Amino acid sequence: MKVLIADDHDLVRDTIAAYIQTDEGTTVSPAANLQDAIALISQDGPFDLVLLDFDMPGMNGLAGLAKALEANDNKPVGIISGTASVSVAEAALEAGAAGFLPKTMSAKSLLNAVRFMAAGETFAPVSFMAQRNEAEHEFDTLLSSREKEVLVGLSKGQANKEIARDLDLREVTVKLHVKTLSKKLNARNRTHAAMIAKESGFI
Amino acid sequence: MKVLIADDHDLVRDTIAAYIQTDEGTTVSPAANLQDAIALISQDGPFDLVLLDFDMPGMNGLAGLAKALEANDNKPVGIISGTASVSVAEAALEAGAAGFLPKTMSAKSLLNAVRFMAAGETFAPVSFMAQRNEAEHEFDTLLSSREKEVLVGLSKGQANKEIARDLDLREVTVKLHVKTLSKKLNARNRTHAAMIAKESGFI
DNA sequence: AGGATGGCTATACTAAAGGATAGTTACTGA
DNA sequence: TCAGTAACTATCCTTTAGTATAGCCATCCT
Repeated sequence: MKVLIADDHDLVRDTIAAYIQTDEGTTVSPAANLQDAIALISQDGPFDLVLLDFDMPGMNGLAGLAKALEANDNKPVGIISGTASVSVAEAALEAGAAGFLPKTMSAKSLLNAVRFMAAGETFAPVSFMAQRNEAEHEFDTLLSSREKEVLVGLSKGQANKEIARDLDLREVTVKLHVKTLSKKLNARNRTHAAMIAKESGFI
Repeated sequence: MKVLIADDHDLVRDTIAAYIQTDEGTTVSPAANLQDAIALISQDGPFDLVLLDFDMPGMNGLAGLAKALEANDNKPVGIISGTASVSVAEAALEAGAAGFLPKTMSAKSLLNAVRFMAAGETFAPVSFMAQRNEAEHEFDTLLSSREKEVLVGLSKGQANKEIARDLDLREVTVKLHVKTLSKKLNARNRTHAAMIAKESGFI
């Protein structure tokens, strides 16, 4: 099995490469940036799996992924990242990535993930993807605590009056919160605000 | 590595067992129902991985999963199914399953998935879990085509007037559709209906 | 032909949402 | 202590949503 790994951090790249190479019959080619990776792909033909660091020179977000996919004859190309968020991972998979590997994953899992992707499956660690529930709520800073409580009520389809009762407020106050919260979220009304909250994984 | 596979279909169980056994150092114990599986687990100590058929006698939905997890000392227990839906798979993972294997997956992927789960990772085929986007829209039959168009507008936070303009209808007609569609979805109002549509993956 | 059905429209009404302005309380930081 | 700010409330008003009832028209079914 032929694998290419591209990462600008030498230590990271070489240790991962060595580890993957412990799998019998697997050869790993290293590259330090996207240009080198593309060149290697063109030269040594399509790889069974190409792994790209998301934060590497030349990547330009997911633009590099598309280039690599094209160069590799649409064979599996996966993304590695130590910093990227869940939404980036989702976007990568949407854009045709064979998988997404956070650098926090265990070495043993990495080996399995590599086999997986090389076999044509799509891989993403469920535990990582499930983070959407806790993390990444810019909402947490953007909205006040009251506004967030009201937003939860909105998402349940509650009327202002009901929300007011639940939070022990007057109805007008809830209206005010709905108005300001909608403004902050660039929502045109309560329904839109609820949808934005849902889409962002806040709910 | 010790694996237990429990499935009431003999052919399925035995072929899968044989295939997994081709992996060196792996022994597979078969069981035909949940009771036998639990007995085997108690007798032969915890397994590195237990695979349970979702539709097998004794399972009672996800109740069997909890029993098996307890018996196996909380070591990995995965669910196999040929019929279960994405929502069942999600519920299983939520309930602590080590993974979800649709019977439509390839044998090679199965082997990787087994290694994965035995290593303590959580597994679910992304391609299967992503089905929610196309399938499972009971909405398609439940709602009329007009109602679905209106529902899309709702999800964008549009006012009845705007929806009416876009669909070249009168505002009252849109109101009617919103009302009937909300009734069909058991939604209490437009916001709730939009949220239900979003949650069900309709949007 | 008759009847059921689905989609559309009209009128009329009540309830709720949305918006503006102004004022109270309480807490925080210079 | 004073200014600023966040959360809350009040009053007033306009717009929109939601409900009900009734009628029109085309289609599909038997």
